[in-house]
Amino acid sequence: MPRAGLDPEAVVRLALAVVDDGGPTGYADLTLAAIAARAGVAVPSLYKHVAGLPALRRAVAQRCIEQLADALEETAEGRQGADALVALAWTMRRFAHDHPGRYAATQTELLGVPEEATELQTAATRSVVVVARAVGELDVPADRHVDAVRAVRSAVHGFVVLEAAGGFGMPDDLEVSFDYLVRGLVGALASTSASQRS
Amino acid sequence: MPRAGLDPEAVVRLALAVVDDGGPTGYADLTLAAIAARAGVAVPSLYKHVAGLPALRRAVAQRCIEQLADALEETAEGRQGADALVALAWTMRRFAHDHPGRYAATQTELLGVPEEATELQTAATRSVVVVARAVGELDVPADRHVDAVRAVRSAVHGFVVLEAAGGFGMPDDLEVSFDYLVRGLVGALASTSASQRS
DNA sequence: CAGAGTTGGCTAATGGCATTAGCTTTCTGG
DNA sequence: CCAGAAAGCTAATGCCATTAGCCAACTCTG
Repeated sequence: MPRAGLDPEAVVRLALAVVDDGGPTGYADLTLAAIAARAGVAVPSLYKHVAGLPALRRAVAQRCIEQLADALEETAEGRQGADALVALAWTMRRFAHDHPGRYAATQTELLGVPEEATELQTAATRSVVVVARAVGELDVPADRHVDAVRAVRSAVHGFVVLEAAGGFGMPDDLEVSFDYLVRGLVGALASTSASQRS
Repeated sequence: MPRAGLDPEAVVRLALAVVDDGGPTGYADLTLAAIAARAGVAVPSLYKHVAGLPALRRAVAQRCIEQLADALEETAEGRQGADALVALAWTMRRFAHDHPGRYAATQTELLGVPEEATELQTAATRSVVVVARAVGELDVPADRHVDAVRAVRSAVHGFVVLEAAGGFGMPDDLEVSFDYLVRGLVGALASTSASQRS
């Protein structure tokens, strides 16, 4: 019987395929058995390439986080301030639509033992930095900068998560609602200049 | 050997205890084995009272969704408009802090087969209605009402989720950031009166 | 108060999953 | 060509959910 020619990279790629095929719950349903089946290999064979399911999940999450960061950085390219922020928001939402399983992967796995989660944390930082730069180009006071970045991330992430979870029951157009959210948010940030610290 | 005196209600209550003891991942880690251990009963005995793990999870989620709705309704009592909205946001966050496992339960389980998810959907509607009423007391144009409610839910939920997931790396005070988010949001809604439909 | 029937518990068995151990086969480098 | 590393395999273990079938304990009625 010929060999399958697996290696750690190939296993992660197969795992991503499983995630992609699983829709919004693809990451939650990620299983060594599914990967092995797709690879045409017995389950224990995978242990020659990965340390176990938790480690594999972390590797998959890392890829997804980095892919999202790539998309965000590319979006920010050549844009500034409010313009960039709006575009970033839409990129995030598009990513979640195009790769629901991968988006779910970026959410989970953030907490956990410091030794294991550190690489994920730093990978996630890239996305935050992109948003932070755009926020920095608005006239938000310096001592509000972190708050503003958190506000943007919260609003966009919250919308995307609720949308993915089917949390919006009304039939009204979600594109319009998202546009409203993003516009209102960016507008609110722009007018924080003369704000007071609580 | 005396009987344990279980019934469906008792099983759900034990399940909630397991969820509460499990911290943020308490709901994800909810298991029949854990419930049975806590009840001092063999695992299959639980099937005399519940249809299976998925049904139990749904029942637990329902409780949590209703508990949150209760808290929100109580908060809205005697408050109006922006005031109510701010209070509701803080209640949601407090609920997530006080019962992280239960808050997680309110997130999941929303999608799923229509026949099974319907009761959850309607339970979740109660919370949305409370928010919608408060938004209605602001001077948001009628055709923006749904968008505004979605914005509020997104922002608050997003913040709470990111916070719970450890997604905010900066050491800056989260209370302050949440205050900033909520204030900015409500402010933005209030000034939407003369807005344009995209 | 007795016994029938219902009900709630049990053990045993099955199947899916992850993981470990240990064996065998294939590739590769000298 | 052949020795050893690498990559696959089967077997076994353990945890979980679920189903089947058994038995004991309540309950209710005559």
